[in-house]
Amino acid sequence: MAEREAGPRPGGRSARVQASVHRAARDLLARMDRAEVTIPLIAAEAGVTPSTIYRRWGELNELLADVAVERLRPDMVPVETGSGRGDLLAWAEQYAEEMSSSLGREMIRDVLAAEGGAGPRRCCGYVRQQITVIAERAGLRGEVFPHIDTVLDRVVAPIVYRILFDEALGAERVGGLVETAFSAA
Amino acid sequence: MAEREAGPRPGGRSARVQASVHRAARDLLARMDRAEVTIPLIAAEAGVTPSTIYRRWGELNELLADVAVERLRPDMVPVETGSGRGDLLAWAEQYAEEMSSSLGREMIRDVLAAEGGAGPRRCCGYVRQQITVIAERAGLRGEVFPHIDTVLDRVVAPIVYRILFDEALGAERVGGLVETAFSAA
DNA sequence: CGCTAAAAGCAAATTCTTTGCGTTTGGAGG
DNA sequence: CCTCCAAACGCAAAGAATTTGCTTTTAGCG
Repeated sequence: MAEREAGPRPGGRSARVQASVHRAARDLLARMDRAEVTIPLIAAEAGVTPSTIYRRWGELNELLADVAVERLRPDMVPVETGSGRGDLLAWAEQYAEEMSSSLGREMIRDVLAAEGGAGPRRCCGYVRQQITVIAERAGLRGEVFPHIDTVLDRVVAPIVYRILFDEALGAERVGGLVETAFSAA
Repeated sequence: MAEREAGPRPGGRSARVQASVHRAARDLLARMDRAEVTIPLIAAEAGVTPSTIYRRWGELNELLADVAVERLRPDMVPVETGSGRGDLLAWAEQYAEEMSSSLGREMIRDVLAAEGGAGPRRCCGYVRQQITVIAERAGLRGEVFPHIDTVLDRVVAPIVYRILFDEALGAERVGGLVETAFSAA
């Protein structure tokens, strides 16, 4: 098994504070503009003092990145369509849609804005996990399926790059990307 | 011809202030940790008052994004190797190397951290420009060359995605990406 | 049942950010 | 060439956020 996500032992005071701060941050992000959210605000909402947050997270970006990474963690297994190609297509379309929403874009930006590459890498790991599930199911059925890294390069990377730097891709374009991944399988 | 980059008429006081603030920001970023750089510091270095910077840029992120976009603007034409494939390979390798440096990564993050999609889009535009130059040269020689969007999806996106979320790709992997772009031409 | 180390609270000191108002400046029109 | 104007800057005070030293609380452990 892996290490704990963040915050020391589960159930302690520390964990409770972290949970309430996370919840407070999510609530505030939901009901006001991102630029209006400050640490003192979150602290008040969470019922802690600002210095607690400053000491634990250092700055707003770190906290928001922490919250965003948690929200980005997939909460369900990829839908099963009967084929690896269909599974990947369904997953990619949903991923593209979620990430290109304004909430999705903000979360990605928050994750990238934090110091150190831990957050982004965790997100990439989540994606890998999901694709691995799909690939293993396909393997069990005896299908050919592209390597994880091929899927990352050909499907995930273009989706994310366009969201961040250009214009989000529509479902047709995403479908095209999935095809090119399989053409390399 | 296009519009002016930023700041009103060239040569005015406004332009001078912008130039000195940009230079001050670059200097400070070069000699101290990014997290230590503040608006009052930049203002002092540039010889203006902080309020000038606050009024013009609003917050540190916007200013740093502005500076980063400017530094990301290509200052030379892609090297000519004799073939479109060679040109693209040379360009992609250099691009990957520049962007995966710690300075490059910080600039990308700064650009993404600013509000509004103007900065990222401009960066994407710069990339498009460079690739267009290569593509047109190839066209003049009668070569086949992939569409710009194919190059973005297959070459640029993976390079940038890996830098941001995973591990920067080495030169061999970049070469492989260029090959896949041509296999779709 | 105390002890202890880690974490939180509190509050003062510092630093950053915002804002109102007066001054400067570059350019347009007379 | 001169005058006027709007935009941009400087200054300084008010308001927020951040940092920090010290005290208090708390969960886990012997």
